[in-house]
Amino acid sequence: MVCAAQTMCWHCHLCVPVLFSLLSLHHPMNHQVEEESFYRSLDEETIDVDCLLLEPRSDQVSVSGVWCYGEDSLAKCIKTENPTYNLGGRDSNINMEGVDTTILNAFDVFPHEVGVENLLTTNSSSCDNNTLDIGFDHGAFIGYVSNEALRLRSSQFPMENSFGIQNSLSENISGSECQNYLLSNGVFGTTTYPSVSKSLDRFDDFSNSFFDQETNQDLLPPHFSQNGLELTPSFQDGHTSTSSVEDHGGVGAVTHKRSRKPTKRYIDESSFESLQNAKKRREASSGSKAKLSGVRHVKSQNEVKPKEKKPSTEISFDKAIQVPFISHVPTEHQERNSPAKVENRIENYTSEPEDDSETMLKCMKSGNQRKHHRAWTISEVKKLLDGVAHFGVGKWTHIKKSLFSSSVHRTPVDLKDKWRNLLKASHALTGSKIEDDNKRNQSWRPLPTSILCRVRELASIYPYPQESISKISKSKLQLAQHISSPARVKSNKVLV
DNA sequence: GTTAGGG
DNA sequence: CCCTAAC
Repeated sequence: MVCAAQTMCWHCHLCVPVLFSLLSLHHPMNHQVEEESFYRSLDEETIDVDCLLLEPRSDQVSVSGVWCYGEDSLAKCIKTENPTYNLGGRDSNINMEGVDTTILNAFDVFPHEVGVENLLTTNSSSCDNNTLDIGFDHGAFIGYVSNEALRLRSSQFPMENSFGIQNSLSENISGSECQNYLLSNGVFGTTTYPSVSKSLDRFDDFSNSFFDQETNQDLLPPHFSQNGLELTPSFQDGHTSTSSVEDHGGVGAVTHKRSRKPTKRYIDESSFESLQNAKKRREASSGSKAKLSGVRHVKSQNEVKPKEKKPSTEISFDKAIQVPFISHVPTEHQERNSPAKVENRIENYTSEPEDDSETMLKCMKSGNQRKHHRAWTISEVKKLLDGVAHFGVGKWTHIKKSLFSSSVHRTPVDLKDKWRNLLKASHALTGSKIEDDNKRNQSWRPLPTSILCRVRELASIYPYPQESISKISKSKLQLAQHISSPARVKSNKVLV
């Protein structure tokens, strides 16, 4: 079932020789390898297919080459109407010329400013079952299956479909911010047949790349392609295939993923109406809190105004970017970095460099953006514990002022939240079963047990207000019970 | 303004 | 980390 290195699997097209080491995939069906016809088709065409045999060496190029298959092969694919598509939105440099429209069913967007030159294309009518997975050593990855193929196969194979061009070379691509990868509104690419899914395990990174590590959310909002791209009318109007996947209902996994509810932030950013509604809600719920709602109201207005100024195309492009990637563009964020900021970051218990990742915060434009997540370092945790030990639980402003005065980004609320999380973690450590479960589900980084033990000690000394109240009430109840039943009091005394 | 707690 | 209620 494994293609030989010199063999081209005609149906799955996975055995491009140079990529064989990466993709030893084979179509699950026991079809004959049409090696001969493949090479014949290549010979008949004048297109240089050297790229098929060459491993891309340039770090600057993630996709460069021609993969063409189908009985009608290259000419038909390349010569198709020669439309021009601008797929990357306003700032995109990507123009695809002469790309078969079928591929645009799958390609909604490409890595930002990544050269996509001679694109894989296919004639879907002749390639009823095709999967082409191309993995570069640097991580550029294309998967594609035609909609036609999906229609034919979706009823036969439970498939997990996703289409991705993933570029792991963000640091190597000049000017690339790797904004987003692509697509999708029922368009997809990688078809993982049951028998090949194992081989695709190597590309976990690719699939993971579709999720924001922080928010654990799909980077691809459901209506990403519709709102986020600038497409020529011929594409938007002429192809209904973008809905074909969902229409045929063959890809539950994909539809499930893509139908995920957008985050609140996404909604807020993408929908002017929701902004208005939010304002209304806030106003409606303001009640006696007029002052608070007033503040929010101003915030909302600040949010809205820039949107109004934007041209529609820009808005659509912005909509497409839910979570911008790290950009090392210098920003004004230094405002939050006081010069005197001397923070001990030696003891990072995370690999997060803390290279002032607030760059990320500011690259997300101004306005009411969420504060960038900054992982707590061990030194910070220790400081917090010291503060709790010194001032007690709940004296967050004291702790902040005395111990975190240099940490501008740590507010008293942050300290409180961290303490709460530490309590959770320390409690989780107590029970062995819980501990196991947490190890499985542990999304947070492991804390040293010494710290957790200290947290528990402090928690016992300075119980959280709620807990103290509950404990007090419980103890009072117990006392009451004991009082009500003298026998138990006696026994209690004996025990004590 | 500060804190607790839900999300 | 945000938001809001409560103080």
